[in-house]
Amino acid sequence: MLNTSTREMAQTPLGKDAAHKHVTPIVPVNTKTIKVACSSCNLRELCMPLGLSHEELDRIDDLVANRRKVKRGAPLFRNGDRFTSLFAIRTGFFKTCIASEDGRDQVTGFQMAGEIVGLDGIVNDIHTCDAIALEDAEVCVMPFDRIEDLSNQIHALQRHVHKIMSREIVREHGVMLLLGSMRAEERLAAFLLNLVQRLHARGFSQSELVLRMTREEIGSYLGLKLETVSRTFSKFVEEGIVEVKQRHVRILNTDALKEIVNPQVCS
Amino acid sequence: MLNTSTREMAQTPLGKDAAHKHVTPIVPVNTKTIKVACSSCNLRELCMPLGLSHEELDRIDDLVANRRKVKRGAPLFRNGDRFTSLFAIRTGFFKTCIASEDGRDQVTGFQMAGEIVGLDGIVNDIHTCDAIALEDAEVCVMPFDRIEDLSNQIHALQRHVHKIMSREIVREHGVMLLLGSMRAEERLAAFLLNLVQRLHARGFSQSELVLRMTREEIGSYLGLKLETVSRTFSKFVEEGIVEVKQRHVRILNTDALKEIVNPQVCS
DNA sequence: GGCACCACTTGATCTGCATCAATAGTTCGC
DNA sequence: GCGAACTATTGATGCAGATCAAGTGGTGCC
Repeated sequence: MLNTSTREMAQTPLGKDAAHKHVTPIVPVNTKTIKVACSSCNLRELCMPLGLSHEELDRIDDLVANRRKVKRGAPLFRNGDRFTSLFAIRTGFFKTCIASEDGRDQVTGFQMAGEIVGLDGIVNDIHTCDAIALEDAEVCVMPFDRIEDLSNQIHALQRHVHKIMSREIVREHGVMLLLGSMRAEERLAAFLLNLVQRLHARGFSQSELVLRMTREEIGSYLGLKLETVSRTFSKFVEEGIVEVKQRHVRILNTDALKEIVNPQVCS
Repeated sequence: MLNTSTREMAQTPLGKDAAHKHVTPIVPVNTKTIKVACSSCNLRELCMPLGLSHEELDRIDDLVANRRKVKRGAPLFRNGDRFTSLFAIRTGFFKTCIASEDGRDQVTGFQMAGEIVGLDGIVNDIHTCDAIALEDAEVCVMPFDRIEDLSNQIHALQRHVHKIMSREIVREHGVMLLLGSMRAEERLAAFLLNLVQRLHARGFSQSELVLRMTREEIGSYLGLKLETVSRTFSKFVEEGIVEVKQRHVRILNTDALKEIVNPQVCS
């Protein structure tokens, strides 16, 4: 059984990974006293280009105007807000969602530390979705005009910006495949595998995770109703593929999940 | 009834629009003899930034290495191809699609003249989808390293590249909303409105269009089976909203389509 | 010009997921 | 510590769209 006491541990870097270069625990930072500096940030390798010179790294520090804390449930920005900056997530977890005029809601993504939000605002200088913190969070505010200026001077930064946007486009292609052609089990399996893979890249467990979102938010993202999400979780539990205790999920059989997403026709 | 003889006319700029600045008919160009020149291209206002100086316009001409013709059914690029260039569509019509390993296929978009394809390749220097011509087409080949070089020098070009990528991200958000929360009728109505709006921006009719793709391709894009697409067309015809004769569609009641996509709860 | 193939339509039936509903567990504010 | 509100589970039922199937019309190739 999942031990409830592991809750706070579940998304803390594991001991065996502690030596891993990415996973040094993030200490709380007092924005007022400590200088913002990408060059000394633990997440640098996730959100900044690699292979910069010392001098370039120093200039990159200027990208971040300031940091901003966002309380759980609060918006980082909302549909209709003027776009000025991209945000790099330092800590916490966000969802982005759009609403159609008649009130339907669609979660378009979940974002975690090291990921960039706000790209939707570039095209018309207006945000077209809401970014809501699913847990208390802190972001680096990067004014987009500074990004554009600096990427004229630092070629690697320009490349990096292009790659980040392209990556988002490719990610959304994957979501379209999921929404357009997969069944409920396949969608949930793909979702879990994606989450755990991203968490693992940040030094967390490959098999254990804490969902920061409700069943309804998962359902919205996956194009399913919350009841279907719940039932599908239950089905996975029955089949011994995962253990689920509320938002704590332990994956017992990763291969089974992969098999569900991608049935091996010829094996 | 739709008159079959209008077929070839349906997507030719209409007489009443002929004075419109965007719609001068595109004359066939012999790549070998005529210099490629964005500065004199009819589609400039669709795919290039506005407000450039003369000198900047001249340099932009260098963006296009050459033109390339693509026969109907042939790929412009394929999943796995090395990424080197973005492509601006001069004439013709494309679909982009991704395939999951087990053979499922998802159309991720349809692209027409003035639109840019290939953005998916930037992140890993490899294309992750197929771009297939749905009719004989011609594209401008724009090597991406030239784009990056030149956008360092021409600020408006840099902005433009960012906006194009952001626009694609926002477009995909809309598709996710469609796939995640709309019913078949809503999806098809939204699809038709989107197509006709883009065609209208290019000087074509607001009410008449020729579908360049099969029912199956529409279905793949919309997350529906081809039979459902066909039935939904028939339903619209019964209701007097559209006339359909094969791939020729005339929209009789645009407001009805809008109402289907966005039911006015409070009217 | 004839035949083969493909695209499309339409009908009958099936099914996966939505919907409706009841209940229980969890969290949070006072 | 208790009640209210939120979140999740589970069951019963309904329906939109998938699937299976048959037939038609259009297109293109020899």
